[in-house]
Amino acid sequence: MNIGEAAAQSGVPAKTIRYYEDIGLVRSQRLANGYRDFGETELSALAFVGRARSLGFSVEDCRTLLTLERDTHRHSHDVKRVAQSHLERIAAKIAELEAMRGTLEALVGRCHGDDRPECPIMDDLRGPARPV
Amino acid sequence: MNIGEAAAQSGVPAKTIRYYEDIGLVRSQRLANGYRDFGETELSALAFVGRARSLGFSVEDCRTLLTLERDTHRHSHDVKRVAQSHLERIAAKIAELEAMRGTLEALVGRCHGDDRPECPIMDDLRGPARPV
DNA sequence: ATGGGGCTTCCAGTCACTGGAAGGTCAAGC
DNA sequence: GCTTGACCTTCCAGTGACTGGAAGCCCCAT
Repeated sequence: MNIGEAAAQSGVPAKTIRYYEDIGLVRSQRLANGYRDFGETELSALAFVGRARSLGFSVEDCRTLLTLERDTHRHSHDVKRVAQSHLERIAAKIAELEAMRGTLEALVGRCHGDDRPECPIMDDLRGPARPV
Repeated sequence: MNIGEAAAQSGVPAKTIRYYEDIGLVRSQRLANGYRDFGETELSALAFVGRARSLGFSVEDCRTLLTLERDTHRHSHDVKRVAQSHLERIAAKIAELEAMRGTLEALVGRCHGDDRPECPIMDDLRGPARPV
């Protein structure tokens, strides 16, 4: 299967597949003409990475998870640990974004949004008075 | 005021201040010895950018906001529009992260986390069966 | 033989910094 | 006057995870 087909089957763009190969995350065979050739093994690794990435795992996490996936003697707590620390990063990011959203919503709500220059958003950005 | 003092006063790291100057976001005077020299005007622009960045505004948004800040004839609806579209990006990001968190929490909750290889997290990443 | 789509590599750009090297400047202390 | 150390300067490279584009080969159908 060439890269276009592998991209279609796995949902990972061809360009991204080449990038993953570059950084040694996935592999592929080569045909005599130099084209990449993906078999079932390569394809499922690719789809695995695609799903892990869609859950927000970093490429390095994907590398770890792929290794664990190939290790039939793995311990599920190793997998769980990776997932949990990823979960913590996500939770922290959400908290950070929600704090921003809270502040911004309050400011936007107080801004008249008319053609006058007065604006509580500007006041906030200018002034040193925002309760953190 | 030299860059170290400006960094301390504005909360923006010296390295970042230089970067902002590089990309034309803020300016500074120079002393005879080549050192940057920050006055009240430069300092407040710097602090303004620092606060806007801490609310998650992009550097380009900061540029727009700084221009609006300097324009005494600005319309508050222009400010509001920038803030609102930023708010939408934040809300979208939060939604995306919360979806990830939901899936991950369910998977982590079902993983025993022991020394056996069986793992619902792996099953999910491997299999094509995740309800989106 | 020609056209169009695929494939290849490599380079550059994204965003917002951040680290580090190499070197100039300044004030204090001896 | 000299050293020391803390500043400051510029420039280059790296981060993460791609993505766009150029230049050029390959294959198949007409």
